[in-house]
Amino acid sequence: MGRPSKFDRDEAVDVVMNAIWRNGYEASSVKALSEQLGITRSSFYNAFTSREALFREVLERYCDQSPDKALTEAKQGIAIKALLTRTFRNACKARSADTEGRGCMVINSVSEFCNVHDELGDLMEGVVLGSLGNLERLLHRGVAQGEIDEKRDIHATALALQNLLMGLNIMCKVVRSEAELWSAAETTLSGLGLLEDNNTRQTGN
Amino acid sequence: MGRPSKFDRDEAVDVVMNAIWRNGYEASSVKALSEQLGITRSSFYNAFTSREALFREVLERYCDQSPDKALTEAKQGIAIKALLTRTFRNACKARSADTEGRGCMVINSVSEFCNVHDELGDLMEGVVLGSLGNLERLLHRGVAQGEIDEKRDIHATALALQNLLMGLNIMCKVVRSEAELWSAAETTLSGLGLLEDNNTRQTGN
DNA sequence: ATTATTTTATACACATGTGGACAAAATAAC
DNA sequence: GTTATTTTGTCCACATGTGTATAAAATAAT
Repeated sequence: MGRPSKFDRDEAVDVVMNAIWRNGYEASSVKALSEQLGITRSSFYNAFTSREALFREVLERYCDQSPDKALTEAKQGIAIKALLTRTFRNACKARSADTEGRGCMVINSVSEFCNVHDELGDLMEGVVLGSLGNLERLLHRGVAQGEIDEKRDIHATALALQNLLMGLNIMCKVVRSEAELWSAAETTLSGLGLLEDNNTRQTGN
Repeated sequence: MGRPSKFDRDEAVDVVMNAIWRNGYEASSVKALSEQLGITRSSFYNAFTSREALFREVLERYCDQSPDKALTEAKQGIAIKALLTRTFRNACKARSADTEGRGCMVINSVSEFCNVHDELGDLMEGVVLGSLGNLERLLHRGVAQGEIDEKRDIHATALALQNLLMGLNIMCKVVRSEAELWSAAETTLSGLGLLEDNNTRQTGN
């Protein structure tokens, strides 16, 4: 019931996600976003309450299609090194495939918000710490599965991996070739003894 | 000759650097910056021509005090691994010492400008590619000095190091402890065989 | 057909932001 | 003391941006 909406709310979230991904949050004013959506600010506020509320929705949408989503959905018993290798490989592919070179929306937002914007800063911090905690959990599983040396410092390794991921997600704005991006990731992963090479299967634990 | 300036131009560049470092470029309007400086926009434009021109000046000032400046000023014959280890160590120290957690102004600006803003995007891209090229040159020197294995893929290693540096400079906005930051860097450097450990001097080339 | 509901449209009252024009003030040199 | 020079201060004419209030339009249910 009620007057039918002029626009598709779901599509709108996608449009806004792509706009913020490219231009950042503050650069995406309610006025500009509304104009892009072909609606009035009145309809915008009615549908999304506030820009900040919409951003939270956009962030969830973004995370749902992020290349590193695979890391949080890893099934029990899966080979960890192979998962890491595959995921970083896909991240390099996805970042370089973006013709607009927008990088990662999470990283862009961390840069924009952390230690600057109260609520959204904490939100982004939570996303990063969540990813870091997840990496640590995965590595522990790797140890339990006998895939990773139990003497290894898991927290330090998780930090190194999180750093690798964040590095790729900002470096990709400048280094646009998939080969070079992967070259950086492969070299680092290999150094960490976490690369699952398809050709030379090395069981160096 | 002429009417004396109300403010210290040099100090002003510092104030603006710190403002942009924290809040970003677009968030630092000419109006806001002028008010912070206690001058009118009129004086602002008179002294700095434009916000963009001032940003270029600010960027130079920033690079002059950046923790990785040591990498571009390395004297001939210096030990490369030790230089890298020391510089990354200092970067971790500097980033965690910033009570405001602003991260790195270059990285923040890469995130804000690259592939979005024509002129400033290219400017930031140049800074990153310059750093990458410099790392590659340093590694070549390391090979020439017999410090680094000549069979090593230097371009890939330089990319991995640049990625490590950029990762630290964004991760530091969330991971605020020096120990954890260094833990990520140390683990990665060690994996790359580029860590110069003070205690266990390992000549693994 | 009336009613309740929801969305849309328009207007208000601001605050912020831009860049330039022009006059006034403060100095150095003559 | 006049002149040339440079910086300030003020005003203009806009464009962009915010959030809210209020009315109008379009539907579903009764």
